[in-house]
Amino acid sequence: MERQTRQRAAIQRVFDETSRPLDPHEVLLHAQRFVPQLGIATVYRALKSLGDEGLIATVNLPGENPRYERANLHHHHHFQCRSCQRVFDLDGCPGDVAKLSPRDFQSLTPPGFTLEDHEIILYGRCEQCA
Amino acid sequence: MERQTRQRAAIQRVFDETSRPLDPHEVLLHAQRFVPQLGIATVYRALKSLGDEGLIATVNLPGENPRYERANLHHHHHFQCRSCQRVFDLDGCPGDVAKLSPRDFQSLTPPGFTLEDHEIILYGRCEQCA
DNA sequence: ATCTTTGCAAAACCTTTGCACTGCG
DNA sequence: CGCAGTGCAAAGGTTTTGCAAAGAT
Repeated sequence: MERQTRQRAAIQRVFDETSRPLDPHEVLLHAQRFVPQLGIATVYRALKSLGDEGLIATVNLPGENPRYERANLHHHHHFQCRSCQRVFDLDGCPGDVAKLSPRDFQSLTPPGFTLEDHEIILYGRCEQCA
Repeated sequence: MERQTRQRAAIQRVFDETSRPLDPHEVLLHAQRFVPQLGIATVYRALKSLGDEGLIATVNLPGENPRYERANLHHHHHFQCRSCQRVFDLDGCPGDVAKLSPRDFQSLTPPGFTLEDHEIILYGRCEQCA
């Protein structure tokens, strides 16, 4: 049902060539190297469709517009540079590393609440901005 | 320089009476019980000003528009209900509870990166939606 | 030939800003 | 009275949508 178009191919190629989460405008700019007349609406539609297919994942950080990255089955979190605002993948989950068990999180939830998931974001300076 | 107006008083009162983070529209609706003709622009300006004065804090969750709550000096994180989308304060930091040290987070940052801070958000179901 | 996808422009949200008016100090 | 604060409406930024034209199968 998903037709193969130059636009979709260009957008997928951008994700294949980039390991860092990108926002829609960045996707547009990179993909326009392959399809110059590409429009932003097509980018948004492709992001939604690629997301539905599980090929890309949404990276939502507090106070930031959504970014997107190639789907990565590993459980991982993100690091945002406070200088350049770029976002980078982390290799693992701090909870895992510290032997955090679900009970450790559960113990914080108010009585009667059910814990299902957690999100962790680290902040600091990336190598280039250090 | 901050003048005492009915509008500001109404907005502050909303925060004094609510423990849960509120978004600007919720603040408007609640404050309009005291000042019916209150406008949304005034809410945004008051939120900024109250934030600058340290009386309220911004609560940014991934993929959500900003919410605001009365400033709380305790280090704490938030819980979002996946059913009603409301946000609740947690009493402590999971990192503290689990004896997570800064080194545990630092060990995850890529070489050359500097870690400055972290954010943790828990997700699940609140008591009413359980 | 059919039916999805695209590009453009308009619309929908959320937030900010310009400006004349209100009202605090 | 002087100026900060307010309300409205317009403007900005991001994302979504309507629609006619282009293009994939």
